[in-house]
Amino acid sequence: MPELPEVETIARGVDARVRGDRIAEAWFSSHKQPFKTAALTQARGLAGRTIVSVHRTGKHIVCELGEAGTNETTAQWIVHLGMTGRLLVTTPDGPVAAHTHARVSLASGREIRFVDARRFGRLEFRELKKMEGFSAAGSEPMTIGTAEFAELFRGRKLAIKAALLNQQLLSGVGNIYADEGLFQASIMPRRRAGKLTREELERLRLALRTVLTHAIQLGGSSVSDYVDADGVKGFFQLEHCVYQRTGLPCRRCGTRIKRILVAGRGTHYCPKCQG
DNA sequence: CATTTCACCTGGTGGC
DNA sequence: TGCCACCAGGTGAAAT
Repeated sequence: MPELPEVETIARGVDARVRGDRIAEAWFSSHKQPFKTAALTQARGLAGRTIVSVHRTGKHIVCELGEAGTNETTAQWIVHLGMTGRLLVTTPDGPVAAHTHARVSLASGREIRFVDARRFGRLEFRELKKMEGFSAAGSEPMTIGTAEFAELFRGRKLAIKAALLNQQLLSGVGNIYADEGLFQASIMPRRRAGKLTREELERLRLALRTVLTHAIQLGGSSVSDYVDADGVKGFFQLEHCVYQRTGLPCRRCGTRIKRILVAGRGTHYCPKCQG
């Protein structure tokens, strides 16, 4: 599943290839599901605009769009990959994959494609006018400080794993990195968020930062069908300590990794290291 | 308000 | 070999 490291990898790849390019025209599929903004509105909004830059906020890829000749952002195209979404930069003559929902052709001859079998992804177009730009609801796990991090969980009764997945609190952490971060911090996923000690919270904050940074360096985790903007897989799945390692020996102590359900999500942990 | 559950989707898997 | 029930999980709406 695309989470912060995967989305960051894709955003960087797309930015490197299309920054400064001009959108010639855009085509969208006729499904209703992946479109937060009506397809026609998006097609009209994108056409003719310049791509100022592409970056990540939480799990969202934000394309800053402007007018020819200026660097000012006048609109944004926001892509959320959901579970199976892919954002690819290709040539227009390549075969069109099944479940392609958007094709954005550029003046350079390149084409941006959004492919999403499950259609859990979201495509949104925003005119900025006097409105402020898009910002994710939760805090950025890569840069959040000690006090602010602790404050997110104070008094909360839900499981820490569930709290980490809540994008209103932290944005960018999904099932993989919640499990990996909790393992790295030696915290049992079912612990009540509000009951964690100051030391445990700080361990968790640093563990998340470490795991996410390492994952970005390796181009993300390719489980299910994640690939970057060039269609290339990441390598962080090879470094996973617990995620999808049910029954395998813990890399730290050899105990078999267990899988339980927390907040309706498959959750992997080491009963000894995180006991 | 906080928290939990469910619907949205399709491809892959395992059982028969 | 083929069929089908079931599972995966990000998110937002509905329920508790």
